[in-house]
Amino acid sequence: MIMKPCIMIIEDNIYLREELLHTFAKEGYAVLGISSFQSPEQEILNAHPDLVVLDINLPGKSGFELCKWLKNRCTFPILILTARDDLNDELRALGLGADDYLTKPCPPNRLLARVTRLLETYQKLPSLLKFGGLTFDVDACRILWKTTSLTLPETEGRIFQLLMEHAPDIVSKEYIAGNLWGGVDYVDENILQVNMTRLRKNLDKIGLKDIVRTVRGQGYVLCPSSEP
Amino acid sequence: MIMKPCIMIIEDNIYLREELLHTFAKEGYAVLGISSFQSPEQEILNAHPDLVVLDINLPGKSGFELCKWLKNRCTFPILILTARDDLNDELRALGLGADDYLTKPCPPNRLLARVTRLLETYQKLPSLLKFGGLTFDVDACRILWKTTSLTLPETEGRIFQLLMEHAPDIVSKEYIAGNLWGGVDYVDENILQVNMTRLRKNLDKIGLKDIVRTVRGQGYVLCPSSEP
DNA sequence: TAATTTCCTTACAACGACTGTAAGTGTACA
DNA sequence: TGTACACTTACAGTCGTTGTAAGGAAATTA
Repeated sequence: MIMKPCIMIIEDNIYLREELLHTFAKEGYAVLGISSFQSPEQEILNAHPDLVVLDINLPGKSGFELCKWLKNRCTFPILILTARDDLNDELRALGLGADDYLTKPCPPNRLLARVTRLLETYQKLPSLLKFGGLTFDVDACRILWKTTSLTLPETEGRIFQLLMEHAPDIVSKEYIAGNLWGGVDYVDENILQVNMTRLRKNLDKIGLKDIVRTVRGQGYVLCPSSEP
Repeated sequence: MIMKPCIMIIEDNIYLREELLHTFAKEGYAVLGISSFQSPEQEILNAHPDLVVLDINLPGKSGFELCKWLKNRCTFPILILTARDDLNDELRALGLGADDYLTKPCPPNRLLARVTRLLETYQKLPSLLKFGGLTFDVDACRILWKTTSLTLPETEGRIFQLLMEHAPDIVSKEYIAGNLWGGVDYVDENILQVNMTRLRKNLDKIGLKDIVRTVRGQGYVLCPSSEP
């Protein structure tokens, strides 16, 4: 069965939010509404949506700030939906990386068509993981950092993928081993360490020293030297 | 030196066309205006633009038809720019694969911002070659056809790439050999034939029999059984 | 029809990348 | 100082890729 994409609505007006949720739900999308504006960044990050519909006038951080912050860390499309029918706002939003800019009131058909277009376009993009200034192309097993790049062998790539997906949390050895070698009959505790050495040696090639840290007794964790 | 993207303007009103060309040229883009509406498809195909700005009301084929035709064969973004401020037209255009829909008159800043956004998004897409229902991902050396896909080894991939790039024209053996083995000292006439056999055998795996035809004394050519 | 040119096919071997095994070394912590 | 945990290096097997060699098939021409 094909999982429908998940749309997340960042809008403080509860009536409008519910209306938007309903509009998308009716079309078969999975939907999520922001629940509070305490720390919208974390809430969005944790939700892993496929697309975000974002208002500009929000309590706390503005939509502009949110848009910029998210575009530096995530790979989903952002559609701005706002009452501010102002060319300067639109230019600013697009400049910050927003993928579309629509003004309220907006016919549901129009919104749906734009969202569909964005989802179709983004589906063709390579699946990227972002964290701490690093980008990892899962399909190509390729790390992008600053102006350099590095292609990893399959095994090392899958380990690095797990570290990226769970960063900044610690990933246990058991979890990695289970994920790579079926977990059933643990080939050997050592093989993971060997691949860790290989991964670190490769990362060192492009200047990424000490990115993979060992937490004794617990596992490994990704520790970028500088946030983006 | 970095080559600026090329914008192509498909607009029959010569004054508006010149104005648009000027707008983009001033920003440093390479620009091209459609010269006639005899066979716009061929003119656009030959130009290999990075983005197309397309009007709806055109002599001959409508912008809708053009948009649909192009989206089935090309990979550049299409921005519709029309005087028809009609939601149904917009929905239709987006449904046909258009990437954006703007209405005239449109502030140059707005147009430029939208174009920039589309170019940035499309730059992240894998570089795809399309011909006759086939798609070839150059970076991944991967053929996509209907619901199947096939990853080729480097050498076969480069041969297939040359065939795709020049289709539906014949590609000479000398050209391929020159492109792959430096052309200087022709490793061996035979090695190309060996790789052709391998390529054909691989294509056969996903049901693409007789796609690569031999033209005796001239070279090879791509011959898809059915147009898309 | 026979000869010649052009193209195709198969088998083989060399090479390199990747990966797990084994054995020994280093390091933190009680 | 001892023990558990983690790291490193060398080695060998496997697999995919690629060019070489040799012979066969098909089309063209005399």
